[in-house]
Amino acid sequence: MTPTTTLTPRESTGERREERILRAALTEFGRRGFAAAREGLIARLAGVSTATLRQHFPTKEALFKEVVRTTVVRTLARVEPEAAAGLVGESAVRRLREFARWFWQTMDEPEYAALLRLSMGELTRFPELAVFHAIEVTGRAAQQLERTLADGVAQGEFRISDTRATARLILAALITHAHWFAHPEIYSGITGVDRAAAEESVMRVVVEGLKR
Amino acid sequence: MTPTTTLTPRESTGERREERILRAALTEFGRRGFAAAREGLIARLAGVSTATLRQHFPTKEALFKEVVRTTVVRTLARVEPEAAAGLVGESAVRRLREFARWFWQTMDEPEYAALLRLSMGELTRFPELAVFHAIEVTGRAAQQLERTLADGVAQGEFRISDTRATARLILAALITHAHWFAHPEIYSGITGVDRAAAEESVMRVVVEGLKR
Amino acid sequence: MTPTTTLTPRESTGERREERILRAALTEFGRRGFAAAREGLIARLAGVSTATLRQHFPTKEALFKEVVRTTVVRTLARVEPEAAAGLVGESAVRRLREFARWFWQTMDEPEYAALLRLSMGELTRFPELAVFHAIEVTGRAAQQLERTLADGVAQGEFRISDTRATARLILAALITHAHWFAHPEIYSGITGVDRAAAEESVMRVVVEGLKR
Amino acid sequence: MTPTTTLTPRESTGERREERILRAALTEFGRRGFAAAREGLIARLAGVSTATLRQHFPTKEALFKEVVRTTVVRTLARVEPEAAAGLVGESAVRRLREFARWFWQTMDEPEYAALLRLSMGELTRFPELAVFHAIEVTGRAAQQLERTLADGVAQGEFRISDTRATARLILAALITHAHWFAHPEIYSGITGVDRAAAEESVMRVVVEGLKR
DNA sequence: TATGAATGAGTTTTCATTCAT
DNA sequence: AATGAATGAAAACTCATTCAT
Repeated sequence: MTPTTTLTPRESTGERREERILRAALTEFGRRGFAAAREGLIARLAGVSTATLRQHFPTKEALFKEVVRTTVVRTLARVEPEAAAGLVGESAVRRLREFARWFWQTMDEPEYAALLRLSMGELTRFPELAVFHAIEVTGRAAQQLERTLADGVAQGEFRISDTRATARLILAALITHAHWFAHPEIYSGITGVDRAAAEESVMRVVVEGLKR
Repeated sequence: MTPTTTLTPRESTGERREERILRAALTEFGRRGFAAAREGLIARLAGVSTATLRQHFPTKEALFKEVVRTTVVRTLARVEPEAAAGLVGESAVRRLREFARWFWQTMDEPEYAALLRLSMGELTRFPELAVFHAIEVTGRAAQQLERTLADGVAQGEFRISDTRATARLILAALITHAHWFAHPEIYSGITGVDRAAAEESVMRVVVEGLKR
Repeated sequence: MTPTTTLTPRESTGERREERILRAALTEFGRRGFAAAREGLIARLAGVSTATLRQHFPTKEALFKEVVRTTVVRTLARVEPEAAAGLVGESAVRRLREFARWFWQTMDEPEYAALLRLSMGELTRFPELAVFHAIEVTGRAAQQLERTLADGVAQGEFRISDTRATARLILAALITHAHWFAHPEIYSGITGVDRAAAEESVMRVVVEGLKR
Repeated sequence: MTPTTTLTPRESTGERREERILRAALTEFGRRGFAAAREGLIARLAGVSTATLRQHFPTKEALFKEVVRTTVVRTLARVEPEAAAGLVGESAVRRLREFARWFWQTMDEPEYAALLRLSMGELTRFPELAVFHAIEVTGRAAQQLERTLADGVAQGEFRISDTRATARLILAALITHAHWFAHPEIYSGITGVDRAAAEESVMRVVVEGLKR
């Protein structure tokens, strides 16, 4: 059962384990929310006893906070490089579409989908985390979007009187769409069944509104 | 001692009570979500015993569903008249702004704020309700918005290639903003502290994108 | 199983139950001390579920405090009348011996034996209770003893320079003896196996020391 | 780095460690009693891991027993020399006062205070230890006291009909006073706030009762 | 021998639900 | 119909003890 690789013992127990617990916890918290999530299940998912879980995270709340923090940080690690990725110099429209695609694709991964759900549903009860998420994730995304828009204006692609508000507007729309896309069984009545088409239409409308 | 109103006994006990319970339940569910909400607290808020609560609603889940259903229905009752309200013939921009104002104002009332929160956070676990809410509330709002946009196009105010997608986009943006506005302590970093200004800038951007 | 007597339902449930719980709790706390006592056992002893126990006493600590308070109060109810009991006018020696006999007899009852044990072993961790016990039980006993000694002096039976200190001394000796008597299997090496003789010798020494 | 003392390695690791553990354990057991004491804390106090603690003492109970045994033995080591200390030939009153002073002073040291507390509160659940303590500590103290009294009688200082019972009586009083003195915040209502005065008055009363 | 990490076996606590009046 | 009281079932949490290195 235990692999015979050259992993050092330390890795196979300590950090490996916390990693597994956090992953399991994100799944469970994302699925049921903080209150309904059962630590017993998280432990089983992670392949440890509940006592072990408790030794690593002193309370359910501490575990939750750590899960969110970790996931946010991991999200950031993705945001930044992606942002930098060789699109500088590209047309702003192209970068805008790229951003949306990246955003939705990210939100599709169970991990970030869970984070999104928590950030809307539960974080109200964990204000510091909510602020952390709002600033570090939402805020950064908004800034990046704004930069793209400003570049678009500078390049003569867009005519926008208020890039900040426009970035916010677009991001807000993307967020709700991410939620809708994440639950097609519920929202297909709104978005239609063809997601690709839905994505395309959103971006077309956005671009239509930005261009002249 | 006996009230001298013309209320029938039925109303003064039965329905009155259920009404109070549902209101209390919406508050509590909205505050903590389904799992963490405590029926004992709901009962106390409503001024009845938990046994009484149970007699009216056979399970916690049934109570929750009824709460959502009732609130949705009440929301609808507001949507339609408001929609009809003498704005036909007005400029589409005016109606659009009116819609946004009405939407945010509605979402500000604790009752609908709670519904919004539940529709994002909990309804995933109550699919039928979620679908109900998506169709009856979100869907209708989208339709109404679309009608306004179409009228705007017809009146030559807007140039929009896809009114449906545009309506969805705007609604999506309004929804996220409603969430942001509902928690200024968390999102003021994004929206700024002046809510009126934030609202205005959103609508200006929207109109800017729709007009030619 | 349920008796068919004329007990009102209220009595057979509410107050009766708390009474039974408190009695069971005193037994268990007295036997094992606060930390080792198990509420599950208390509940079983009292013939209720642990949930019921919890409904009546919100925490283990609250239960403990109530147990001590109740027992102290019940002890007081015994001290006073007993004190008053028709010994006024009797010889002080007689009353002194009576006091000792009453004290030890009381301490023999499992209930008060438990209280004594708790007052020495656990109350350090519950300071308010300890103070309460020290003042209401020990303090009162000391006062009563002092009164008897003073009367003895007034009646010319005793020659005592400091009745207060003397009362304290005697009470202190009685308390330790109560502890010894309560555990003959441990302390018979000190007190001897014949308790009656031990009691008698203690009192003889006391009287010898007081008289001239 | 390596100490230059002549300590053998054995002493510097093994015994040193056990010693530290036992000391820490006495503190913790004394503070909270057997059941509530946490080995984790003992280990931390002693500067070792819980696993190490366990390696030295196979169970919590074994640790506790060893703690008590060790402390009792150490107490004895103090009793005897002190007893022998050049007071032979002194006045019995003097020796009596000396005994009391020594007793209370000893009981004041955290170490013995803890032992006293345990001997009253917990030892009931550890009968062999209780007997051991009763015989080796209490019993010896009683014997020594009795010897002093007998000497006093022989020297014509005291008139006592039953030196054994009298010794027991005095010792019993001293024990309870030690408990009272150990917790002035609880018992100052009984003993008064001036401890020196309280001690003095006790001994004056004792001597008054013994003399003629 | 020492220890970081894991866990079994328990404990208190919570709460929706039921019952008897 | 309303409710005070009781409880089953489940949850989080604790800690002495064990294991692997």
